[in-house]
Amino acid sequence: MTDPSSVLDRMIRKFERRAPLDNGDRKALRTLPHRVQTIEPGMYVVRDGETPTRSCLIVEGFAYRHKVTVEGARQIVSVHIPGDFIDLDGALLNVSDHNVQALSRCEIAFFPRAAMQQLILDHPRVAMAMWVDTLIDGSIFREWVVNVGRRDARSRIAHLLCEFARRLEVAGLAHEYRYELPMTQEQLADATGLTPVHVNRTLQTLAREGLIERNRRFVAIPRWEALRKVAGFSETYLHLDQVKSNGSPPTQ
Amino acid sequence: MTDPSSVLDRMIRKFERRAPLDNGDRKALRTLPHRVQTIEPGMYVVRDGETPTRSCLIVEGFAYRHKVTVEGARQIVSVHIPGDFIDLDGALLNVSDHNVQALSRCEIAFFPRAAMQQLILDHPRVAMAMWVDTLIDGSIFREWVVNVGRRDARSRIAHLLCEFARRLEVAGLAHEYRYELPMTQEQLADATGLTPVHVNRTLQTLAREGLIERNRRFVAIPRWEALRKVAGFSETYLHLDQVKSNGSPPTQ
DNA sequence: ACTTCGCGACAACCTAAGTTAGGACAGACC
DNA sequence: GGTCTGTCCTAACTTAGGTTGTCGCGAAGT
Repeated sequence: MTDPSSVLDRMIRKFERRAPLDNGDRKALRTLPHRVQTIEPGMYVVRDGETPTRSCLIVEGFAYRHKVTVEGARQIVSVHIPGDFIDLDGALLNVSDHNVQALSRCEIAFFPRAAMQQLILDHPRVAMAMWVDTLIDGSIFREWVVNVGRRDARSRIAHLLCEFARRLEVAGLAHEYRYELPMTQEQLADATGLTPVHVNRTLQTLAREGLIERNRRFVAIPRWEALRKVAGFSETYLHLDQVKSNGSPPTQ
Repeated sequence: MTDPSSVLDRMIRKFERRAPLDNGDRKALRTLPHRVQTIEPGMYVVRDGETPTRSCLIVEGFAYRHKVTVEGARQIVSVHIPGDFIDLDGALLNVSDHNVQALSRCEIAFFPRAAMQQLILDHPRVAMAMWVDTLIDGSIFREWVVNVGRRDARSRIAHLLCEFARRLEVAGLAHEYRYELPMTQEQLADATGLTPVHVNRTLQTLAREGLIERNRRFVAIPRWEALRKVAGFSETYLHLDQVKSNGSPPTQ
C-alpha cells in the first residue's frame, strides 16, 4: 500500500514547485535514509521535553500536536494530514516543546536528525523548500491564535471545518467539501479552546441550520459560502499556492 | 546611535552560535544589501494581503504582528523586540497573511527579497541559522495558542509578562525582572484575547497581590517564582539556548 | 490657561460558555 | 448474553469575562 519510493517521490514533486531542484537534489532526497513505521491511534510520536533525534513526515493518516498546561488542560495546536512534514523542529531545535500524537492509524516516515542536517547543508534548494513548510505552519498557528482568541464558538468551529475542507481538498482527500475527520468532539474542543459540551451544542446548531452535515466521522459542507461567511474564513493564510503536492489526480 | 555595521555583526554573532560560519558566510552577511529606516509608533511595516518585497530585522524598538477578523476584532499574534528577525515570511512566501506594526519608535533594517533568497541558496549555514528563528517563532505561536485557548485571564496575562521578562532579559533589555513594555492595556487585551476592561481588572488584582508592580510603561516582577506559578510559565518553548545573541554584556 | 486626546480606573449589568451530572447507544471483549 | 468503555447527547445551573458608559488625569497643542 505504501510504496516507500512513492513517499519520497511525492515529496520531491511538492518541493519542485517551490525551487527548481537539480539531479543532485533529487538524488539526495531519494536516498535520504528513513524508516516508515505504523503508529496506532493515540500513540505518541514526539513527547514534550524530549531531545529530538529525528524528523518525520505523515505518509498516511492524521496526527496532531498538543501541549498540556500545568493545570492539566490540553490544547491541540495543529492537526496534520498525509503529506505534512511534521516536526521539522526535530531537525534543528534542541528540545521538543510539544507532543505529537497519532489521531488515526498512521504511516509515518522518520528521518534521522543528522541526515536532515546534512541534507540541509548540502542541498540549499531542498532546505529552502522545507523551510517554506515551516513558514506555512507558522502562518496556520497565527490563524489559530486569532481563532481561539477572537472568534466565538460558532465561528471557531466553522473556521476549523473550513480549514480542514480546503487542506484536505488540496491533498486529494476531500471532494466537494466532504471529508472524513477522525476527531472526537473532545478533540475538537481541545483544538478550539472550548468544552466538549459546548462543541456538541454548537455542532448541532450548525447542523440544524443546514450549514454542516455529519454522521460518525464524516463531515460535509453543503453550503460552502454560507459556512465560510459564518467562519470568517479566508484561505490566504494556508498559502495553498505553495502547498499543492501536484501528486493526486484532480476530481473528475 | 545605530551603527549600521553593528546590526549585521550582532546578527552574525547570534547565528554563529547555531552553525559554524566560514569567512564566506560572514562576508555574505556583512555585505547583505539593506536599508535601516526609522518607523514611527503605529506605522505599518507589512500589510496583510500584500506581495512581500523584503524581509526585516528590528534593530531598535518594539513591533507586533496582528490580524483582524471580518467582524473587526484585532488579535495580536506576536510581539517582537530588538534583534528579532521578523517577516522571514517575506523572503519565501508569496503573500503576507498578517500585518506588522511598530509598537514604539523603531529602527528597522530591510533586506530585499531577492538578496535574501540568493543568500539562502549560496550560504546554507546562514539559511539554517535563520530557519531556526522561524522554528522558534513557531514554537512561541504554539504557546500563544495554548495561552489564549486554555488559560484564564489571570494566568494569561501573567504568562505574557513572564515571557517578556525572559525574552527581554536575554536581549539585555530587562534586569532582575524589570523592563519597559510599551503596550497599552488595549494592546495587552488584543494579545491575550481579552477586553481592555478585563485586562485592567486583572492587572490591578495582580498588583494588589504584589505579584507585579507597574507604573506607566514599566513592569517589575518582584516575586518571580510566584508569578511564574500563577502563569504556569515554563521557558522551554522559548528555546533560549538558541536565541542568546551573545551581544549584550551580562548584568553585573 | 484652556482644550483635546489617549489611557487608565471603576461600576452595573449581561451573556456566552463552563460545570456537573445524567442517560443512550455502539463496539469490543469475555 | 452480559459487561466494559468510549463517545455522543441533554438539561439545569453557575461564572468568568464581556458590554456599556462615566469619570479623572496627565501630556501635548494652541
